[in-house]
Amino acid sequence: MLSKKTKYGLKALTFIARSESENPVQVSAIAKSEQIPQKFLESILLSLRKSGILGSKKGKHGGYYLRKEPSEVLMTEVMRVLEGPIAMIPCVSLNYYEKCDDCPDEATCSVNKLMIQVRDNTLQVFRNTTLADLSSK
Amino acid sequence: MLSKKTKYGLKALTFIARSESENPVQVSAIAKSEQIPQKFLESILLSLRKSGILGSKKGKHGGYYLRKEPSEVLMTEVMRVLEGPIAMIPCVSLNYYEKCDDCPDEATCSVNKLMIQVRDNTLQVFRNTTLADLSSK
DNA sequence: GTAATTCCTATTAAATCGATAGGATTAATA
DNA sequence: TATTAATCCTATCGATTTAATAGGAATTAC
Repeated sequence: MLSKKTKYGLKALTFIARSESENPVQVSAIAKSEQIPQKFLESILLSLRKSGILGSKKGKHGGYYLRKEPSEVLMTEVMRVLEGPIAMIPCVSLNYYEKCDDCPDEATCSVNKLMIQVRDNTLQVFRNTTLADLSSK
Repeated sequence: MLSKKTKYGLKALTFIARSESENPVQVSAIAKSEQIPQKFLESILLSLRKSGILGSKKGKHGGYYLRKEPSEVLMTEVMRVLEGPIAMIPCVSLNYYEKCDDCPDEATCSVNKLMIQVRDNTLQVFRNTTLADLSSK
């Protein structure tokens, strides 16, 4: 299942990308428009900022803005920040590889074999989708 | 993340498919070979039997067996039983569709758009992979 | 009738998720 | 400079889910 964090995060990024104003977008505006609990959204946008996808401006008239063009924000990056590793199991993760305790041999492991395929297909989608694709109506 | 239930279930199915004997395979044998807690495995195999993928024989010399040829056991079926819906969010699920409360319009929803692509790609993998593919070493 | 097996239900411990609370910090502006 | 409005940070909580365990009922081979 997609976590609400990821769902909210994607919606928020889309909202920011669609907003054409030069000014940063406030959490309250996103929360209201997208029906997201504001405090929860705060923490999500904070993690997107810490990962470098968003920038922020504090204080009055502050808010969040994209640090790159929407067409340069890849879903691989976004999904890794919001949802974590793209692989469904660590033994097929490119960025967070971990051997399974119980698995004597990955070469003959059926789970490994299947999940590599899922990973590759999902990666292909995320590598070929940018925030610009999501934001275009 | 792939649940342990699914991981164990896939390993067990593979084990059964690889076992060439005519006799049913016992839970204890699978649990021992694959290092899976036996009681947990029991419940997993039970659900695979209830869904029609496995058959079982009770009592002494009983156990589990495949009800179809491995080449006819599609991963779509297996994954739906073990892991649940293939879609990451109900609003893009073919078999378990549900509208999001908060979403006024799926046509312009970025989450919907992205997750349809992920679903389609994952489905393609599962539709084109059978237990025979997993079992071949 | 005994042993070996699946079948069924209930319980539990731990982890994760979604959300909330409360305030510290920073910046614009009147 | 005081006020207001925004992000930033940490902690906590309740609900849900997951992974596993426990105990025994039902069934079958021998």
